[in-house]
Amino acid sequence: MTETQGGRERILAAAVDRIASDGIDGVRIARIAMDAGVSTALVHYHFATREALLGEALEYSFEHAGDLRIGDEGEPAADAASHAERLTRMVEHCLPSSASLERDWVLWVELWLRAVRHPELRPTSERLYARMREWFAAAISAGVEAGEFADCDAEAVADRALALVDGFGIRALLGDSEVSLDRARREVGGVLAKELGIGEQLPFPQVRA
Amino acid sequence: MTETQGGRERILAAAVDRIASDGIDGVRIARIAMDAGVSTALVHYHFATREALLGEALEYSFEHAGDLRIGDEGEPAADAASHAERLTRMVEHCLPSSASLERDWVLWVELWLRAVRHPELRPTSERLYARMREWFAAAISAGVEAGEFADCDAEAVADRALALVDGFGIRALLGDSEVSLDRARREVGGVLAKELGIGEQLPFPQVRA
DNA sequence: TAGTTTCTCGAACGACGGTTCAGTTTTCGT
DNA sequence: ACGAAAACTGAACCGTCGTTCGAGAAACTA
Repeated sequence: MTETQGGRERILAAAVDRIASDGIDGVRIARIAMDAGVSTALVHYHFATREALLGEALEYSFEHAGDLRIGDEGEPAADAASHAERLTRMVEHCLPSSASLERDWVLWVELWLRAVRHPELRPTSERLYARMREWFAAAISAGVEAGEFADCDAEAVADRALALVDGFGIRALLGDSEVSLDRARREVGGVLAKELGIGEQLPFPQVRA
Repeated sequence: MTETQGGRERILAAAVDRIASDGIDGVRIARIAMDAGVSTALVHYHFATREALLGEALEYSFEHAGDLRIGDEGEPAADAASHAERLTRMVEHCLPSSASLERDWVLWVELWLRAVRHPELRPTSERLYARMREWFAAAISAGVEAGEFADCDAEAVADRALALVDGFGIRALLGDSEVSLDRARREVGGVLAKELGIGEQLPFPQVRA
């Protein structure tokens, strides 16, 4: 499926990687072309302008890759033993807890910044947040209906969880000495556990003392 | 004090404004020079390289302007009637609730993104978070000691508050239709009020039904 | 196989912008 | 007032891209 795609797709993938590593403004199309193993002219054959390429690349990365496809097909948290464990894995998956997730985080912040100045990108970011919210809200509702979680406004709790993930995640991403990845887990997990009435903490394997 | 500063200072101020409006990568020194009313050559007389100028400009904006000097001298929340009201004003001051605060937010996100790739900026962002944390923690501790707030770990609550401010603030900044500025206030205020045992909500004037 | 469309390339064009330089004005200590 | 250091300027330099162009391979149709 995502194998040796010739041309267009290959270029888009290379563009996404370059955006993540060099920044959306630091990207040179010569570099993208080199990464994709094609000429710069070919890039302009497929994409009218640099701006258009970068725009499509951002859409591509958030539509096709990143946090979200997980919620659809892959669903790494589906085989969890409990709703609490499922939620725990979801939180873990939303924090910058691996190299590939850090990459997604960088792209995410890149999108934030660009959307501030380019309003046409705001629907993209809003759609992403909406999906995340639904993903979390569904997991929470399932837990509530199963009697595992206390009754609550699932969507409100989901938004709160996302805000905490963003707020602590960004500091973890920046390597803030006060907010390690583990601290971020504990903070988000602690609030969530209390709101859902399942004790003091979510069952992170890494956090267990 | 900050009046007709000739030269260097003027250039730095212009640079900060340009960074906020055009983005750190979109800044052209010709434009900065024009804004400051000087020649591009003068810019290079004061700053060896573009990179150096932008670096100093970022430091300058976070040291000299922005959220933080407030905590020291100006302290707009000092004359509050209660500790709750003081805290409320502080939260309001940390959300993108005015044009000038939106500008600070953009600079802030710009710093995040740059710090991810330029580790030498991380101490700057860490210092900023540390000051915010102390600012909030002090206000919370004061309220606790006065018997107005419930007993709690002031620093932990402060970090939680900052995370919520970041998480909801960024969505408000992006104009997310699910997270208006008012929603952000209510969410942060609600969590804080509960943690401090002062009812359901902080006394935001705008939020009062 | 001939013709047409799609895809791909190397090379060059042109603009933008950071940087440099040589010289002029201003500031300031004595 | 004068000489030197600091502040400042206009103009040119030059490297780095985005973009364009003309032509060649490959694929697809008839």
